[in-house]
Amino acid sequence: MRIGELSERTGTPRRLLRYYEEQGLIAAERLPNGYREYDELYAARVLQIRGLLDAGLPTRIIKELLPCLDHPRSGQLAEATPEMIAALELHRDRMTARINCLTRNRDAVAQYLEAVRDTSGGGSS
Amino acid sequence: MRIGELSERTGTPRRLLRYYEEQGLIAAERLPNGYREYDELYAARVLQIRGLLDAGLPTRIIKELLPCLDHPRSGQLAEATPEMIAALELHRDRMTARINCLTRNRDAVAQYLEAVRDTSGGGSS
DNA sequence: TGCAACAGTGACATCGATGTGAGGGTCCCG
DNA sequence: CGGGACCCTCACATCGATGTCACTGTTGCA
Repeated sequence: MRIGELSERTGTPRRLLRYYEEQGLIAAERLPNGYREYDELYAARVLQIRGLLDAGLPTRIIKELLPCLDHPRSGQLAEATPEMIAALELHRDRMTARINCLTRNRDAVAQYLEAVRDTSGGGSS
Repeated sequence: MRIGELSERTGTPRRLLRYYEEQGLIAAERLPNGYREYDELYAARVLQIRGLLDAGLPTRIIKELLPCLDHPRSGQLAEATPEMIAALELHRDRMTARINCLTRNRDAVAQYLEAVRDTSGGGSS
C-alpha cells in the first residue's frame, strides 16, 4: 500500500510516517515513480510505534527495541552484543518502573472515581 | 526546606521545580526574603510528578490528576463536576491503555532477553 | 568588609514530536 | 489535454520539557 492508505489505516499523518522512516523506525520500498510502498505488516508496526511513543519512549529507544520485538521467536537473535543486551535490560527495567508508576496512579484515580461514585448519587454504568 | 534541598532530595534541577510551580503542579510558601519554602511532603510529590512526566503524561494532565491523588481518602471529594469526572475516567482509561502497551512490549523485550540468555552461554545474575 | 553559596527573575537555546506550506512531479479520468 | 488526487522533498513553525546564562538580592562566615 502507499502512504495514504497506511496513514488512514493507522490514523497517523503522512508527515509522521516519513518522520518515522527518517528516524529508522520503518522502511519503505520505492515504486519506480518514487512513491513509498509499504508491506501489509507495517500497519501493525506503526500502531506499535505510536503506542510506545504515546507511552513516553523516544524514537531513539524504540528503534533499539523494535528489532527484538520483531522476531519474538524467529530464531535470529545471534547478533546481540553484550552492550545491546545491557541496554535492553536497562530499557526493560525502566519500562517496568514506568508501568508501576502508571499503575499506582491509575489505581489512585480509579479509587477516587469509585469513592465519588459511592458518595454522590449511585450511578450505574 | 528551600529549593536547593528539595532539588537535591528529588534529583530535580531547580529550574524544573520553578517550572512545575509555574505550571501549577506545586506551590511554595515564600519566606520574607522571597525564597521559596517547601513543606516536607513536596519531596514525594515532586517524585510523583517526575514519574508521571517520565511515563509520558504532560503537565497539563498531571495537574488534573494531582488533586485526586492527594486526598486518597481525605473525604474532600465533593467538588467534582460531571465534566471533571468524565475527564478523569478518560485519563484512567488512557493510562490503562498505556500500561497495557508498555507491558506487552516490556514482556516482549524480557522474552527476547531470556531467549538470548538460553541460547548463548548460560549466564547467572 | 568581602567573598562564597544560595536564592530570585527573565530571556534565549535546545531537542523531540508534530503541524504546515511551498513548489513540483505522477496518475487517472473525463 | 486538463484537472484533481496523490505523491515527493525541503524548510520553517510550534509546543512542551529542559538547559543555560545573565543579572540581582540575601545570607553567613572569615
